[in-house]
This record gives sequence, C-alpha cells and structure tokens, in this order.
Amino acid sequence: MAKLQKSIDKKKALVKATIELVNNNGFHATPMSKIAKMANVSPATIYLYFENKQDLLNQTYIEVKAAYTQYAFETYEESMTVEAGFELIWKRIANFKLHECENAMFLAQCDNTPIIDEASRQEGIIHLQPLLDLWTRGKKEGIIKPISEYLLYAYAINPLSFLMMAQNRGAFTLDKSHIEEAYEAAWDSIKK
Amino acid sequence: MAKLQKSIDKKKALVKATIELVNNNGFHATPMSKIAKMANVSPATIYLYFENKQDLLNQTYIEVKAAYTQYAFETYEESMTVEAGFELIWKRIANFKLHECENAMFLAQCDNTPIIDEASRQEGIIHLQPLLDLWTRGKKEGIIKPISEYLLYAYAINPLSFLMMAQNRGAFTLDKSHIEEAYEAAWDSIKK
DNA sequence: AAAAAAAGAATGAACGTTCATTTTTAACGT
DNA sequence: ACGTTAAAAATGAACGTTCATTCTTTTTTT
Repeated sequence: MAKLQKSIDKKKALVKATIELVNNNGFHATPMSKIAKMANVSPATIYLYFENKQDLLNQTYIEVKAAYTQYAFETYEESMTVEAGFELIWKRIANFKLHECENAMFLAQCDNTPIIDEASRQEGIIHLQPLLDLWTRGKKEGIIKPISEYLLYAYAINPLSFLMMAQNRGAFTLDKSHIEEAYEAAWDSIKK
Repeated sequence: MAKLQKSIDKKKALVKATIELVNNNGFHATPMSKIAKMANVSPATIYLYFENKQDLLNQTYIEVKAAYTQYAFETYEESMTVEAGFELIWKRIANFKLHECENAMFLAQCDNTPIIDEASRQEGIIHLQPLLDLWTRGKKEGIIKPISEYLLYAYAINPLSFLMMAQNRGAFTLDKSHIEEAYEAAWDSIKK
C-alpha cells in the first residue's frame, strides 16, 4: 500500500515534469536527465516506470487526453437538447483550455507534430465520441448543418486551441465576455 | 551570375529538405546530416548559407510564411467590398493550405511549438495586416461582428489548419464542395 | 536477510559544428 | 582563345559534447 502509493507519486511527478518541459522546450530538446531532475528522481528510475522516452511521452499524452475528455463530458447527459448539450460541452472545453493551460498546450503540441505514435493519437480520438453522437443527433433533428464532423470540429472546437495559444503568448486575454462571444461564433458556424 | 545562381539553388534545396524532414520527423529529430544528404550537399556546406541549425529553421520559416501571405493577398485589392475581399482572401488561404500542404504543414508545426524564435514569429505575423485592416473596415461598416481580431482569426481562418491536418492524415478529403461549406461556416461565424 | 526500488556513474551512439583539404570559379595576362 | 592563379565554394573526416539507456552498487522495504 505505502509502496504502491510512493510509486504513483513518482510516476505523477514524472508525467508532470514531462508536460512542463516539453511545453517549454519541445520533446526532443528535453533530456531525460532534466525530466528526472525536475521530478526529483534519478534518470535510471524513469526506466522503472516507462519503457523509454517515447513511451513516457505516449503515456503522458494519453493520460492528459483522458483527463481532458473526462472533464469535457463530466456533467453532460444524453437527455439534454442538442443546443444545451453543445453549449455545455463547448464551455467545459473552453474552461479546460483556458484554465488548465499547461495540459491543453501539451495536447496542442502533440496534436500538431509528429512526436506522438499514430496508435496513441488514435486512442486519444476515441473519447470524443459523445460529442460526435450529439452532432449526429443535431443533424437528424435539423438543428445543425448537415456537414462532416471534421468541419464541425474545425469550426466549433478547434478555434479554442488557437485562442489558448494566443492567450499563452500574452497576446490576448480570454475573459468571461470573450467566452460568450466566442461561443456565439462557434454556434453560428455550425447551427443550421 | 552563374555562380550566384548555383548558390541560390543550393540554398533552395536546403530549405526544401528542411521542410520535408521537419514535417516528417520534427525539428530536433532531424539531423543536419540528413538535411545535407537530401539536398545533395555536404553537411559543412550548410554552414556557408546558414549560421547554424536554428538559423536554418528561422530562415526557412520566414521564407515559407512570406510565400504564404504573398499568395493569400496576391489578387486582393482594397477597393473590394468587405464581403468580396474576405471571400477572396479566405479562398486563397484555403487553396494554399490544401494544395501547398508541405509548406502549410511546416508553418503549422512552427506555430504550435517552441522551435521558432519569438522574433521570427513576430516577423511572420506582420504580413497579415491587410486581412486585419479588412476586418476593421468590416466592423466600421457594421458587416462584421465587433469582436477582437483574435476571435475573428480563430473562427474564420484557423479552422483551415485543422482541416489541413486531418486531410494530411488521410482522415478526410477537402474537395470543392467541402470548401464551399467551410467557407459558409467561416463567414457565418464572423458576419454580424 | 532477501527482494524491490532507487541511485549515480558509465557506455556508446548520435549529432552539431569545425577543420584541413580539394575542387570549382572567374579574373587576368598573354 | 587559353593557361595561370588566387579566391571562393564545397567537401569528408574529425572533434567534442550531449544524451538515452544500462550497469553496478546502495538504500529502502517487508
């Protein structure tokens, strides 16, 4: 029990350090030795928890992605109307991107570079299913434009990533009123 | 003359090789030796044209970004109406992203990672000014939503990056009709 | 005291960059 | 035109460093 607990702490520290360092330097410019140092662990210890550097990244990615989707859908229920469901999910996602920006930035980097294994990327996508299902329903009910889910995602959700990047670069601050405006734009672009 | 020509060829080959290799492997996983090999040049020769690896990346980024904005605004004129101007620029950008995908993917990777110097990033942004001016005019004329240019960009332009990534991953094909749909969504999200 | 976990030092490969040398270029005198 | 030559361009090998990973030893756990 105590032993297991300790292990989990170390693993968490390693994942956290990986996120922070990869965010600031990129994956390949982040040495294992620095990850170890930031996690207060010997480099060799990393290999007790992860197969190698790539595995450390993949596992970190999947973990963060899972936390993200879990957060996004936490309070959503299929009984909601399409409009209410979309607003809820959209705002949860916005919240995550703007307040858990360390995690969100890490995902953005992984999703826009070839550093992640294709298999891990696929695993990350699966979890968006509730949103895709909602859109399918919206299309059936004639509420949402009859266009592909890629287009819907591109216009409704992905802009949040751009805004997050701008915010993190200090170019821009997304406050409460901006969120409303952004949500309006998102809904306008996909509603029929 | 002939001498200068030859040099330009080599530099072009190096830039091209950099784009291709960085797209496939990421910057830090791309050794200078491979760039040299792909450009049919000795590793040492790279240093006749570029200060070091980072300089090679920065220059490549600026060059591609310039080509991108040059293409985007090529046929635009300030005398156009806001709506016509936006449609034109939007479709030029869409074209670039979907047909010059090597270049567009390279920009996406640079814009979503810390591999580019902040100075080079700034230099890349300047060139978007005509679009920002158009939006300012659109807001004055009451045609475009009175929201920040970051929001406008996030909803009107940035989704194209996402679609390009999806297309390049083979998940999706953006044909003529998709382009129309995407343009509708873009316009819907920013028009008043 | 045996087993598991962790550590630091060691290893070997890879890489960015430089060096010494060769090849190419182009200007010039004939 | 052509051969000569000095400068410029290009090269492959070499250097020194960094880094992922492993090995051996020490510490912690049970």
